[in-house]
Amino acid sequence: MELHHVRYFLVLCEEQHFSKAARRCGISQPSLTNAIKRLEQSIGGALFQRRPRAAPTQLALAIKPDLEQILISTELAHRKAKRLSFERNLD
Amino acid sequence: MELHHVRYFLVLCEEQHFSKAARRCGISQPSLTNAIKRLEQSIGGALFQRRPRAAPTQLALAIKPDLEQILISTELAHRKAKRLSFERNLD
DNA sequence: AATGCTTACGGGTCACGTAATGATT
DNA sequence: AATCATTACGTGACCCGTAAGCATT
Repeated sequence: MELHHVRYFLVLCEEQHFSKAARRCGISQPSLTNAIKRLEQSIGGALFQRRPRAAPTQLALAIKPDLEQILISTELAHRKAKRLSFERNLD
Repeated sequence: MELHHVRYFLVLCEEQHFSKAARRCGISQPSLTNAIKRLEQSIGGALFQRRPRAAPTQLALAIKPDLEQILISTELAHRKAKRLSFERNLD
């Protein structure tokens, strides 16, 4: 499980549509399919139904809040690190 | 910034020694050097002094607690996901 | 036929190991 | 010389896009 997978997962949860989610992620639809497949393999279970919609499974809904929190924390930490780094480089 | 980088970073913070940290991470010393270099590039600043020891910089110490929390949260979420997936597969 | 997801394939990047080099003690 | 980190180089995995295939409506 890597962070870019988590990003794609959360967008797809919102869109419930591979094409639209891929567009929002800035990647192609097949790439998103592959990324989600890898995440599902890493976890060992399906995260989305495919038909008729890309609806999150119960498993996906259960872990979604945790992954949202992780992504937010990561973005904050990265931003903080870059800011501190920038400030230190002024000395 | 990806999660395996974060893992390596935290181990190196503890060991303050590339060889030992690499061994604990299960990778070679040159691979650890590369991984840390990438993380430093992603952030924009040095995370470790190299001589005489691989001592964490102030920047590294400042973000270490955040990254520890992220890693713990990630491991918990992944474990939870695998457990739920396993239980569902019994149905 | 149209829409939507998956599979197939080729190219670039990154992770990794081994070997060689550089720097410090 | 010994120790420790970096650089060089080759291999394999992964991410990505385009194109083709399959399924549902």
